[in-house]
Amino acid sequence: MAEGTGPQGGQALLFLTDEQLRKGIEAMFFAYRGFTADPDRILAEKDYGRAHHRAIHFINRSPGTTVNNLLSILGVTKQSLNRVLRTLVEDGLVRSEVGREDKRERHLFLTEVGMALERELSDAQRERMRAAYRAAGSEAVAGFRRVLEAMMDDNMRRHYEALRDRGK
Amino acid sequence: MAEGTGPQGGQALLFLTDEQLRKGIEAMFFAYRGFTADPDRILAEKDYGRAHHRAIHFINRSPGTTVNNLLSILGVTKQSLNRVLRTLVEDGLVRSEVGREDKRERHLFLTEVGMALERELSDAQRERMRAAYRAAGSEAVAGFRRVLEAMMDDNMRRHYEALRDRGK
DNA sequence: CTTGGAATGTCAACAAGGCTGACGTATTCT
DNA sequence: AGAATACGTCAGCCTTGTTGACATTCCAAG
Repeated sequence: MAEGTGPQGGQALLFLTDEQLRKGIEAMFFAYRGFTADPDRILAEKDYGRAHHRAIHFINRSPGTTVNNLLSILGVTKQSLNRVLRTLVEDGLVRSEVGREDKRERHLFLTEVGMALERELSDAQRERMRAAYRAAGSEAVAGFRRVLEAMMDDNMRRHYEALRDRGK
Repeated sequence: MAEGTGPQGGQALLFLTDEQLRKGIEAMFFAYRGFTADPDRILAEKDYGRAHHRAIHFINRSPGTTVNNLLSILGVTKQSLNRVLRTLVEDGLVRSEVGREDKRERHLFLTEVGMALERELSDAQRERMRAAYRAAGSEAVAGFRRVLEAMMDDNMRRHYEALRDRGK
């Protein structure tokens, strides 16, 4: 509404009408549902939730990460994370190891069982992503990533890029 | 892991390595946080949550929609939606009107107050989206949308497209 | 006109997963 | 020695999802 200025709106080259933006917003909403649907189904069977998935994902991604680092990535309180982490350790999916240099820290690792679940979850999620990528084509994939990266908060982008660098 | 087959992996043209896919997954995760961050801040001040935002968004998008239709879009139970809807009606943001043809149905509309909040929320969200689009460029935008659309469940894509058609 | 089913609302109870606040303990830093 | 850090934990609260049961209203078919 604040922009019905027509083709001379300044961003006309990008077709940035409110309508375009709204479609982008709705696309994010509906797509995110698809994005989480497969893992959610798997998790529900095993009495875990998305919070467990997130912890497992990032521990797998950065084996030996500390609790504090995980907190910062996930953006939740330590009480909230601890509840999840405790069940994962109790169930033998995650191993928590006292730090060598700094014994206050706990370093987190997936056990074999944890890795198996991680694989099951990420296989499902990757399959969805792969299908979407294929359907959209390689140019689309690059654009997809660029827009998402631009949408992140600076703080989150830091974490995202730190993980990137780690990738082979 | 099931794919370390190198450049001859079949999808090599799309660079569909597990690593690429994982980055896409993480990009979705971190970007979605940014996507909801601004509305969340506004909502918190007013003692509403994301559930209220979603209801407001889709009522605004399809004025006069029925409860059942909204349920199907949002994918929650009627009890869950009803709790949210009730507070919105009580607070005078949403008006619920008995159907003319079928008096069992309720048609939902935003009041002036409701529209004001909707505008505040969507302004913030569009601003974020606009910035991301601008930073990424117009080609990226098209790809972004294509990948997201391919990621949706069929059922959700139906709703998404029904909303599209309605757009100006 | 009666009756079945659809659309809606509502009550109750529960769970996951956020949050705050307070406190304890071990360890490290200054 | 004392302050700060990393972590865990207890208690309690909120939102938003769930299931199950039940009432009401209304349409449509018999």
